[in-house]
Amino acid sequence: MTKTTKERLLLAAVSEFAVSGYQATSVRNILKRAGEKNLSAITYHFGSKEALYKEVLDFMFRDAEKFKEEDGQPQIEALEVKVKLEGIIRFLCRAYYTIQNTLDGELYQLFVREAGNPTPYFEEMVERHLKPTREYLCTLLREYLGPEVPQQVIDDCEYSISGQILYGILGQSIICKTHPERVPFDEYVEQLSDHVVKFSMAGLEAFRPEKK
Amino acid sequence: MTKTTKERLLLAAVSEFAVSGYQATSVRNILKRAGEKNLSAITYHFGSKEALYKEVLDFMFRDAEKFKEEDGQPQIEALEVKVKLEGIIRFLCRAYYTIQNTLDGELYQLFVREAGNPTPYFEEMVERHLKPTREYLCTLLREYLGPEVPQQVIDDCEYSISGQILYGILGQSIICKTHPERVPFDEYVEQLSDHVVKFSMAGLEAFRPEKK
DNA sequence: CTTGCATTAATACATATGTATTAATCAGCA
DNA sequence: TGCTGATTAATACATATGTATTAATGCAAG
Repeated sequence: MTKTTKERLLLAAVSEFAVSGYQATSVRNILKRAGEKNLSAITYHFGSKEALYKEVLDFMFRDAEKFKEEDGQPQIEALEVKVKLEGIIRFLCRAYYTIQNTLDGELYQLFVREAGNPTPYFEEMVERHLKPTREYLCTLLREYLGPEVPQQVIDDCEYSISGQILYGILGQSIICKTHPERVPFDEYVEQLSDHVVKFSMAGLEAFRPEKK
Repeated sequence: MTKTTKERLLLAAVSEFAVSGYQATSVRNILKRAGEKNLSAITYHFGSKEALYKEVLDFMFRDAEKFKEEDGQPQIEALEVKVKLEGIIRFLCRAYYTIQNTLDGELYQLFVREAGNPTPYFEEMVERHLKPTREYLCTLLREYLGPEVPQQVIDDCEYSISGQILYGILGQSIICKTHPERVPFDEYVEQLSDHVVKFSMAGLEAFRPEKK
């Protein structure tokens, strides 16, 4: 079946907002991309440009959460903490890295744009999406490093790990320019994920009170 | 002595562009911030909004290079490679972290904006500023890890280290939201720099062929 | 068929924006 | 003082943008 006008508009909006950001995107461009000649289609179906943007972000959230569920994660409950830690790091790497150059990629592009140029809705994005994973990561780090290390160390290690993971998407534009010879990111996901896991686990060694 | 109109305009432009990005910044806002009522002052002194933006970026480059010279770095030539490596990591952390919430900070804010929303001038920024430090870092990594490790490992380790460093500025908006209780970044520079150095050196241990 | 309602089309409008134009003002100097 | 060139002021203009308005169209139910 063919898509409804509202759906086409939403998809077109995702692309346009992802490419140009909120401000620089004009409703006329969205309409053009959607093949829609009705100039007030956006007002009619969504209310306003801003309301449309909000729906795009909602779409992004739902998409991100769907992604989270279908992949592993739940069944690693019973495992040893080291394996759980490696698992979550690899999981997050894959999640963020694979997502580029797909439809989801456009949504994450939006995320990057929000990070560099936050609109009022960015806070909600962080709250719903980033904060929970950060907290889970910190829990595992606490368990792994033991109760005697200060909280600051936990936070700093979370910074180091999240930094490696998120640099892949926040620094897209930098990496493209400084590594022009690099293979396309999506052919490279597994290898880089492995690397980040290995580097991170080794990095954590410097902060473990005693080795078992 | 008091600043000339052109200087005031440039400074105001730095702020406005840093806060709002290129597109969303209007020349009228720049003029207002500069306390200038002449609507064509920008056309007159710079030619156009775009030419002004280019001058702002040039200003940023000069500023960044000035910063590079005055701080350490040259005299670490003769040292052991491990010390050099630790030195450059700490140097870069300090450079990027201290720079926030200062005049330079606005310039780096601009950098973040460019990273998330590149204009045609971003390439030049990367070429002149990021690529050289990346290459220097890779040289040291090669020296530290030895000639037998594959180039891919060097690149990946550079990614891990740069990721930790740059996340501090590229992820500003995320960090502010996920760590609302965190002390202001500039009171925290030394500690976080130490951490990144420690974490990175430990991470690299996983990739050294043999320990001496 | 036709009536009612959801959608689409066509146009208008108010505003914001970058830039150009032209006139006024000022500083230095003969 | 009077003149010249640089700067500032005041206004105009063309364009782009988000939204509102009003008319046309299609379609399902009665």
